[in-house]
Amino acid sequence: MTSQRTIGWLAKSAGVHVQTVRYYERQQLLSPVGRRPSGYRVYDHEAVARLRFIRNAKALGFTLREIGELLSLRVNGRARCGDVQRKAEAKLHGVEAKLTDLQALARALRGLIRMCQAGQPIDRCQILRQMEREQPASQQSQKRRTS
Amino acid sequence: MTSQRTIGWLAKSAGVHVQTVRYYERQQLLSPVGRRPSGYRVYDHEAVARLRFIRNAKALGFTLREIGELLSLRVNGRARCGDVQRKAEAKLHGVEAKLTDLQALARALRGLIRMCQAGQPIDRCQILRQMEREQPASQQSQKRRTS
DNA sequence: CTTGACTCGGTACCATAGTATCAGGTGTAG
DNA sequence: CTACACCTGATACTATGGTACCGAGTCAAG
Repeated sequence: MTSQRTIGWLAKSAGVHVQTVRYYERQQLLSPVGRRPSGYRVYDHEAVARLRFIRNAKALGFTLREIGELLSLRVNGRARCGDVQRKAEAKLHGVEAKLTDLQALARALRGLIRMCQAGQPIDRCQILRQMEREQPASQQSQKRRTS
Repeated sequence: MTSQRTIGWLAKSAGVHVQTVRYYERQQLLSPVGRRPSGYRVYDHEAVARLRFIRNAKALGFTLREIGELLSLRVNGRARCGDVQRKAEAKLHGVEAKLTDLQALARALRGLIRMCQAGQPIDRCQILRQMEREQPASQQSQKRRTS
C-alpha cells in the first residue's frame, strides 16, 4: 500500500520506464529518499514532481545537463528567479535563431516546388545551388547543443 | 599540383576532417571519382561543392539521412520532375512541422519568461512551478531534438 | 511455501554524428 | 635515399538519451 513507493511505482506515476529513472539517477537528476534493507529504492511524492519537472523541461528543449542545473538552482536558496529567467532566455534565443533559418529554408523549398511545377529542370534549382555556395557562417544557428 | 586531389585536399578545401569525409562516404553521401593504384581516393571540385552542400544543409537542421535524400533528389532531378516535386513537398512538410514545434516551444518559453518577476526568491519562481505541473505532453510530438 | 512479479547492479545495445588511434603502405622533397 | 607527411582500412571512443537484457535476490498473494 503506502510502502509501495518503489521505482516501479514512481516510473508508473510519472509515465517513464524504470530504466529511465535509474538512468536519471546516474545523471544525478534524481535520487531515492532511501533504501529498504533489501536495497530497493524508496521514493516519495516529491520524486514524482521532480520527474514531471524533468519531462516538461525536456519538452521545452532543455538537455538533461541543463535540467540538472535548473534543479540545483532550485535547491540552492541563494539563486534567484532571474537566474532561471536567463537560462530560459538563452534557450529562447537559440530557438528563435533556428526558426529564422528554417523559415528561410521553407521559403526556398516552396520556390523549388514552384519551379518544378513550371517544368524547370532540377539542375537550375536555386536552393540546391545556394546550398553549394560558400556560406558566410553569418548568424550561426548554434553549433550542436545550446548551453 | 593538379594531381593533389586526395582526401586531405578535399577535407581542407571544405573545412572538415579527413575522417569526416570517409564517414560521409560510408554514409553514402559522397564518393571519390576514382582511386590511384595505391588505393588513394581521388576527388574533383564537384566533391567540394557536395561537401559544402552537406555542411550547409546540416546547419539548417537536416540529418545526414535527409541530406542523402536531398542529394539524390538533385541527381534524379533530370529524370522525373514529378518524383522530385513529391520529395521536395515531403521535405517542406517536414520543415513546416518542425517550424510549428519550434514556434510552440518559443511561445512556451516566452510565456514562462513573462511570468518571471526577476528578483523573486527561487521558491517563488513561476517558471519552475509551471514546469512541475502535470502537462499531458499535449499535442506537439517532439520526436526529434529541437536544439 | 511456492509462484510470479518486481528489483538489484552491471553491461550491452540503439541511433546520430562524428573523432581518435592503429599498423602499415605511399608519395615526395631535399 | 632517407625523412616525413600523407593515405589505407579497421576499430574504438566521444556525447546524448535512453532501452534491453542478465542472473540473482526480494516481496507479497495464494
